Amino acid sequence: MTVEEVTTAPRMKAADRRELILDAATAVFGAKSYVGTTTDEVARAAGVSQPYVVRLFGTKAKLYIAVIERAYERVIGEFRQVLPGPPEERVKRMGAAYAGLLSERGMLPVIANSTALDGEPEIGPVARAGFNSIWRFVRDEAGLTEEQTRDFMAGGMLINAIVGLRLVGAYGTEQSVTEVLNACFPDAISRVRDLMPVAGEPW
Amino acid sequence: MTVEEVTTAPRMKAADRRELILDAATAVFGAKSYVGTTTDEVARAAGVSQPYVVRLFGTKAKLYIAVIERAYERVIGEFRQVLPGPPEERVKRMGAAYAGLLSERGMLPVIANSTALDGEPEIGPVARAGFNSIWRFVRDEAGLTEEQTRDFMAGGMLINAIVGLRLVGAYGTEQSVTEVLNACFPDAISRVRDLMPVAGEPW
DNA sequence: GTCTATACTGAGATAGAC
DNA sequence: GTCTATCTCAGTATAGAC
Repeated sequence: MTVEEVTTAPRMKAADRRELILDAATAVFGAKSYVGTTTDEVARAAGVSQPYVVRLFGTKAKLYIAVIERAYERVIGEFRQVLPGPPEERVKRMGAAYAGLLSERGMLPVIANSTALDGEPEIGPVARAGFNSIWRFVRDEAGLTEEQTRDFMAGGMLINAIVGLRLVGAYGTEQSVTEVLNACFPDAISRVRDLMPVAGEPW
Repeated sequence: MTVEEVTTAPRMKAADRRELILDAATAVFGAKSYVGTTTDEVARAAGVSQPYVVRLFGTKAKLYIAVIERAYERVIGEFRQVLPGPPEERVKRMGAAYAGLLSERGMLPVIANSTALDGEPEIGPVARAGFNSIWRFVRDEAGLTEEQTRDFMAGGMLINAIVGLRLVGAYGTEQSVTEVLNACFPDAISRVRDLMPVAGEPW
């Protein structure tokens, strides 16, 4: 018996489709960076056609901007959830929350890469704003001291680098990675261990 | 009177021309990142034709690899120069050396961005190797403790982010940047102040 | 050693049907 | 709301002259 081929994605409210595409785009941009990613790859990952992606978001740059704005908001959202706890534990718990985002495909890589995208004139300002919003949240709302804030952000940037480079298992850093995570973000390590990618593999 | 137009670059030994192009490529890649840069821009910055750049380096990816390998070597070379001094001052002096590289156009941005380029399959391994070589140098040759090494690298990554985002003058980080540099890399600040770029401007 | 001219390709974007 | 078909252009890479 012949099977009716599914040639078009099922109809869906545009807002839902948008979220679906943003998830897919986060994963693909995270794996291949902004310029290394094609709108077609995003479309296929989301199960829709390439022109439709462009249709919904206008341009590739606008799609990317939507992705990183969402990612930065997501980070702050996670951080905000730990505020109710005891202030002494905030660094620890925010670190764990950040590391926990490793489980969301592309979320951390996208943030890591956005830091290096001032080249694209539309994107630079958005990345700057996102970085600043996190910095200010950590300092002003979570109430860390200036020094704690700096160390926390530095630890985050190191995590980003390790994540961006898929640096687990590389000679000279094997045990360092564990210690890095442990030291930068106490308690994060147990959540991270199974989430870390292998060097060279997309994720 | 008519002037003879200079249409071709003066002859030069290939090795010298290579260095010239690598300098130009470092500046351009640093300003616009790997994928945002065209071989033609590099060529124009170096005062030669686009095909000649390709001719000398084979492909754009190979050119980029040459650029970042040179940059990583440069960093380690700077670090090596401080080894003769007293061990207690190494962190301080290596930090100053790193910050001093801000004066070499594109050098730090290129390193910062390479951290986010695992997407390009040829480049990822090179970036990993470079990062590892610095990590190992700092720990094994400069003799920092595991913890000092991690903090030093984290500080470097934060500097990279600040540099990559051209974050000077942004609200909420204005004084933080100064403190970051001061705290991550004592004594670096005085060398950096005049070298920091302005947000949004290429450099 | 270096250029001009050009072939080739990939990918973002548009038009318009269903 | 979503697709197919297609235009267009930028950008890498090649061929070959000087």
